[in-house]
Amino acid sequence: MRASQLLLPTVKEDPAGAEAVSHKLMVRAGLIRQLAAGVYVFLPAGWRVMRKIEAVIREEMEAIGGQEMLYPVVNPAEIWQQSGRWQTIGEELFRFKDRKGADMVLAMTHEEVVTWLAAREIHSYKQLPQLWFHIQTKERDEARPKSGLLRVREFIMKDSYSLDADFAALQRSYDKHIAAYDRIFARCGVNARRVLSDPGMMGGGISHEYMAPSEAGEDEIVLCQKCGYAANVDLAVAGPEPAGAAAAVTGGGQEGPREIHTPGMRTIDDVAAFLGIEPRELMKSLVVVSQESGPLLVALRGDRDLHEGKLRRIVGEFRLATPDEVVAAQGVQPGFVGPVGTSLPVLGDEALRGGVFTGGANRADYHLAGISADQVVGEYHDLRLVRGGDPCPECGGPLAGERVIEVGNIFQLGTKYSRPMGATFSDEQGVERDIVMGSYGIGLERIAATAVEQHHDEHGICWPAAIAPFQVHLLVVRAADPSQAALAEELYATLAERGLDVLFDDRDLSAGVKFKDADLLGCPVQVVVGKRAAERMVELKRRAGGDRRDVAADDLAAAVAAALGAS
RNA sequence: CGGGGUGUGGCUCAGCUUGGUAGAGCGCUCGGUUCGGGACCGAGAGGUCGGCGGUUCAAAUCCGCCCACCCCGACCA
Repeated sequence: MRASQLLLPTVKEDPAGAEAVSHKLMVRAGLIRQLAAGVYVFLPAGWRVMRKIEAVIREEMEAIGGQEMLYPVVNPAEIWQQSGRWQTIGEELFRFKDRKGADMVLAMTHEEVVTWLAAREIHSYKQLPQLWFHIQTKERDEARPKSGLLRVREFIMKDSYSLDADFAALQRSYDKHIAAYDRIFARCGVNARRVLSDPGMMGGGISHEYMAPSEAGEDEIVLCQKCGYAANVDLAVAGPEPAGAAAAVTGGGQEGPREIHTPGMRTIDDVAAFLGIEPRELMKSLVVVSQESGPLLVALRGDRDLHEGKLRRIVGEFRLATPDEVVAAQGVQPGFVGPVGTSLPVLGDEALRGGVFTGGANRADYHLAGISADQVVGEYHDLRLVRGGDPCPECGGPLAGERVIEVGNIFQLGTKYSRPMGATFSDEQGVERDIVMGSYGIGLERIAATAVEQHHDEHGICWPAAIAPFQVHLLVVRAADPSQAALAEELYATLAERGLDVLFDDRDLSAGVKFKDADLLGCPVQVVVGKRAAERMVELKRRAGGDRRDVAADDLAAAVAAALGAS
């Protein structure tokens, strides 16, 4: 490809509002343009990256027996009603009516279509297992698109679906995907690890997410260096607090609580600073309203945050009480709420057990010191969000926290979809049974963006070789110089003959512009035809690391191949 | 959905507080000089100031409503 004929609109300035490095660089390098919030156009070079990622994924899916097909984006509402997701998914699902007034949806994933297909075409155990996949646009009306390609409303996903006769077979399909995913991420140069996840809207049993460490990530995981436990904090179980961790004391615990004047001190930080104690010595009291059981008081140690999912599993749907409701229930404004003397049921986090704390006095401008958790908490549960530094729930070792980008996920769906949608088969005994399913996703733009997040420097992107828009960026310093131009043309032809993807910057521009563009775009190997063209010498530079050396033109193809192998 | 912010040539932004003939840098076009790290000189083109309504002799500027986009939170795989 000749740069003179390629739409590669690089820009000097960061796009307005961009925060994530990958967002800035992908726009600046001329790979993408934003059409609407969370909706992007892929320009030629950007699309080349996507197609290379797609090719890697396709190869690895075929290698484990995947059969590629294509499912429609436009779905009739019926199948989504059958699976139940028409009801359970909220505004994230794009819905519309066709001209006849029939409800339709834009698919955000394809369990429904796959199960519909399976229900029609799979009848016998002899047809199992099946492994189906497709690579297609997905539509999700994200509440808050952000960070360039990291969180969008329209994106391309490889999703595969396994159909098996039983759970043992599902586990085999699952394991095949694990192996394939490890290879896919490795080949794409993305550092990602598999962690336990919360199945969320996909439903079903075991699931894992592939998480790529990055500051730009929106998720957080904890991992144990000692035993390898790794989980999304959405799911992570809190390990037991070390003995005595809760036992900090302010004021005597024996003789009971004692009032302290704390005028206007409403937040944990305010109170701690005012009293000269640590947040962990405080008890945080939240009033929540459960749909089923009404108002409740939830108590946590002052330095801990509530994990809403954990509370939801215990009390069902709930919301934080409004200030008016707090006053109605506790007789005091938020900020001075406490468990002593409350009429509400009190749920306490395990980290409070056995400790003595300072908490709200249920009286404006007063707190109580010396509250014994065991005397006020009705039930203890694991309610806190796990964070780095906590003990591992498996082995007690310290957990490290890490921000990550979710680049893929795998779910053991079981019969969650096959049962309601009637996808069954006859087993060896002629007994009709539900197909056991799994679903497996990988987001292509997330791989692209993550690769940029993980591989860049102050000059631009440093693409992993397998997914770079071009393998080689060939540029002539002076296109107007006949000997330089002639040698560059010759090398362009030679490299292309070797089957290499070459971007040839033949533009008659000042050298600086071309160097800057090449670094921004980030192809793994750069070849510079310059001053020494007459001697048939060129410069070879590896983008990552920046090492450069002179190479004889006749040895270039071999040198490029070697450099690519090392990238 | 709650809170905050922004919308001015293609891009990044200034101008708005205190109303009075719309600016800069980059990019683009033409001419010339340059030519190994986003060159220089000269000459140009290009904007109903997000939209609608209001106040005013006069609105980019003040007021109201709407729209879009960004950030924080909620939500989410």
